[in-house]
Amino acid sequence: MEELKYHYKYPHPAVTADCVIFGFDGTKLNVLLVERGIEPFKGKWALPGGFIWMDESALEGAKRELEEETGLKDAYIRQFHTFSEPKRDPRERVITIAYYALVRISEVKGGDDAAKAQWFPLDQVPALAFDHDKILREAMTELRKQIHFEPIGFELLPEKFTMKQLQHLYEAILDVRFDRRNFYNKMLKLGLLTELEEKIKLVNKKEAYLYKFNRENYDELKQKGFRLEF
Amino acid sequence: MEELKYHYKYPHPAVTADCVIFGFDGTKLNVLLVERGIEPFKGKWALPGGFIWMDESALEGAKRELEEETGLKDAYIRQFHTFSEPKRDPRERVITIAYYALVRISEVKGGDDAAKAQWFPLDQVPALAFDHDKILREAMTELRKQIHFEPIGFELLPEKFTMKQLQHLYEAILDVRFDRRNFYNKMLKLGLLTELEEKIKLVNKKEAYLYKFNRENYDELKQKGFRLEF
DNA sequence: TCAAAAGTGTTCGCTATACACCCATGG
DNA sequence: CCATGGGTGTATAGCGAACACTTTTGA
Repeated sequence: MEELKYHYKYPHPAVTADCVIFGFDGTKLNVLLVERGIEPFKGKWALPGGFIWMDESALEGAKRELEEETGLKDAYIRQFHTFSEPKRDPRERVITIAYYALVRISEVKGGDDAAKAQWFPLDQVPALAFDHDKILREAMTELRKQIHFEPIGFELLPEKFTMKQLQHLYEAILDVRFDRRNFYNKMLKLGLLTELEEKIKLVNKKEAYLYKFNRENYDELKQKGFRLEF
Repeated sequence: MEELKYHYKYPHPAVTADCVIFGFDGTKLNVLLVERGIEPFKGKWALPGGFIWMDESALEGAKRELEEETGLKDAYIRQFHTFSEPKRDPRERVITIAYYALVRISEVKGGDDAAKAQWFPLDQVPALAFDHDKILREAMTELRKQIHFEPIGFELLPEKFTMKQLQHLYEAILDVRFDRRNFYNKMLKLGLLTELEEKIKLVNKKEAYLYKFNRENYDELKQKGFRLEF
């Protein structure tokens, strides 16, 4: 018999912070899932997450989960919705505060966690435990909205990247195609990119300019309130 | 001594659903606040809200609170953020799932609640209990974002309204001024409005057309994905 | 007759979009 | 020399922004 040593006058739900971790493989948007080692849904894939501690905020809990799975401390992370249907966990009532994080796949180390984690392209995600399918769908919707207000894509690319990579990323997130020249022009005019001296030599191709994200310009622009139109 | 009859193996936070209820008085955006009758923060103004029941979702809880304060069952309501700092309530750990609701002030009846409720223009809101100032500010930020994706303003106006009223509402929410002719043209071109036969005679003024919101057109537009630019 | 607000249409500038040719590289 | 992809500029259309005069009404 387990010891039930926390007592309340009224019933309290358990609260978790779960993390939809997005990465970009150069072509497709991927999400990091973990295989559940225990019931319920043992053997099913699920979003990384766990109960929050009583002395940490949900954000801190989500960051803790993120670091456990990826080794990353400072990734972009953002709360997007809280899921509270009474029966969403068969054991007891669990409320989940959901975050999405954007990381560079190349920087992700295997987690401390015993649970095995794996990247899945968004169009090859298996059926997930609990209501995590729904959480993942909602995360994508929010990501697509957010991209109009913040240049979040840069969090998913290496520090230096080509314009083509950036275009592919935006196309993957928004599921559209852009004209190459128009995309180049729009991005350069925005002033969020710094063109580097270096070029990169691509396989069997002409060499391409490298860019990096110009955070100073971004902060300035954000003050004035800007929007990315697509 | 109170009876502590709910027992858990791990500590659980309490969870509330709080509601930022916005109304429009024709000139300014207002928010409905209730005066706290008990400690902590007794006598301070606060957002309506309360603990969620174990058999209802947070949304149901928020709607229940909304109805208690306003008598309204079907208002526009939307979750926008969950607040989880460990010390935000001095009594015990409380996590708050926050919603904002848009209502017509004229349809609001006095609440069932003993607590007295009062409308405050946004620029005359007193210091609030707990971290409710922060919650209110965040609600405004979200409302301003959301207005680009949904014609939420219509929820705040009477069923029939003049173009000038609509303009005043948008100006109040976004805190900008629009050119009257451009605003008229843009709104009419969008196709979200139905012009009515009736006109309304204004005090000491020329009579003005009345419009109502065309929900069929809106649903159609929404399918295709539209954005309101301002 | 005056003040206040409503109705209405045009012009201009900018931005989004569509689109084609040349160059460098490696095989 | 050919295939692949990178780099670059222009022309057009549509939209947003600026803007003025007339009409109605009641005081």
